[in-house]
Formats: sequence, structure tokens, C-alpha cells
Amino acid sequence: MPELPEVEVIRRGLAPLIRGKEFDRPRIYFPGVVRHPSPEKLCRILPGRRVREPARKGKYLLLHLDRGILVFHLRMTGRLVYGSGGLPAGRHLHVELPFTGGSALYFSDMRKFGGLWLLENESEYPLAGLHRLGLDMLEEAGEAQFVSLLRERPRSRVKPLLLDQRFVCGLGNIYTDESLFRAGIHPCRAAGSLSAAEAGRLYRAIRAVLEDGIDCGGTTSRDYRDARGERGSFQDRLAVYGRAGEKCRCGATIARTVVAGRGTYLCPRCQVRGLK
DNA sequence: GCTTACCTGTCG
DNA sequence: CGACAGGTAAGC
Repeated sequence: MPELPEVEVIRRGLAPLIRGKEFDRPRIYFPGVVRHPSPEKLCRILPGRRVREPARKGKYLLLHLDRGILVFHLRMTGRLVYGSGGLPAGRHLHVELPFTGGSALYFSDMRKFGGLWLLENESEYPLAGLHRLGLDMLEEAGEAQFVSLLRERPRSRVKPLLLDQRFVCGLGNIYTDESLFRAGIHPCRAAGSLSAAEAGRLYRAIRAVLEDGIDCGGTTSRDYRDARGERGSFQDRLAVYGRAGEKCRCGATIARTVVAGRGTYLCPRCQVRGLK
């Protein structure tokens, strides 16, 4: 999906477009993506509520309303696009959330993995799985905190750990591989085997990669679009992800393996597997 | 840990 | 046709 940078770009793009706007009655074309409350109840209780401010935690987008929180998760192929000139063409439009005045938010998702929730307050976070999230890698996790979290999971391999949203949140497959490459760390290293210097380097690499991703408007490998339907450009800056067979800067050939059940790209020379 | 499942599409 | 795709939950 959209990982942290893509969701953040959507959040930033959406904020000036929808702040203060009042929802009208939703139109639901595929009820399965409305996770809570029931689609019927959502249609009944959303109208009249106003957007206060869009926020983000990990890969979740949270629209804080004057009453309640409208939460989105885009998973792999979800899109959340704002439109004011009628319906943007697309075969996989599942929910249309009109504002009074004619503009609307359009939620579409080819693979139907994504979803949305209307929560009345933070006590309902568990309904959306929001209670399980670890510290957000951009907003919450500091370097010392991150390093000490790694120390609590010495036996875990570092890539699966970074992908675990309960450990820290926001990283997905692309930005994890890019971060590990920048830090020069093999994805299968045990967290406990990282030196203090390596752990600090990893933290700073993650932050830098996420910020670069945001600055580029996110990564559009295929489906991702921002709040206005535009593509990102970080795909042009990826050092290893999706580049198996190409040359690394060091001259070695970028490899693809499988770690944690995910396609994993790395430079076998820059990212040496640690002993043990 | 791993595999499978969810769903639709693209690529070789 | 099979392999794979930005994510995650569930079941060994």
C-alpha cells in the first residue's frame, strides 16, 4: 500500500481541501469496505458532521471530525481522492463521501483490502486495530527509544521487526528495504546483533528515507495516487527495491530474496549478513 | 517463524 | 498458465 510517506502526502494534500467541510449523505457501491458501523448506519449518522483536521498514525489516515473520527486504511491498492468536478472515472470506486457544496472524497480500491471506519471516540480505536500500533516512525519514535526497542527484541530479524506495525508503525516493504540498504544492514540480521552505531545509523536511515519519500510525493510503483489523483516520483529514486539484476553503486548486482514472506531487495556487498 | 487467505490485476 | 504485487489477520 501506501506506506507512511504516501499516507502523509495524502494527509497534507487533503488538509486544505477538506478542513471545515460538512459531510452529506455517503453513496456506497461496495459495502464490504465499510468496516464500522454498518453501511446503513454510516449513511444515517455521517451527514452534518464537519472535518476538523486530518491526522495520520502509521499507515492509517484519521479525519478528526467535530464529532468522531473517520478512519481510512488503504492497504495495497486503496486510493482516497478529493474531487470537486464530478466523479473521477474508475472501475473500483466503492464509497463516495460528498460534502455539502458539491465536492467529495472518493474511496476506491482494486483489491478491496482497504477499509474505513467511523469511530465516535478514541475508546473505539480497537475496532480499527489502531490500539495495537507501535510508535510512529516519523512523529513518535526518537533515536534512543528506537534503539532500546531493538534491544528488547534481540532474536528477531530486523526486517520482519520493522514491518511489524506493533513494533513501530509506518514502514512497509519498499521503505524497509531502502532503509536497510542506506544503513548497510542485511535484512536477516538479528536485532540483537546490531552494534550501537548500526542501530543509530538504521534509525537515521529510516527517517531520511521516509522524509525523502514525502518530499517526492510518495512512490507510485503502480496504483498509488495522492489526494488530487497525482502520482509520486520516489520510484525514480529507489536504490534497491524492484531493481534485482541491476548494478548497485558499488558495482555488485542487486539481489532479490524472500524474507518474512515478502520480496526483499538488497545489495549483497553493501549489506553483509552479520555473523551468527 | 511460516503459510494461507483476502481480491484483482499485470507480466513473463 | 503461474508468479507476483505497496498489507495484514489468522491458523499452525
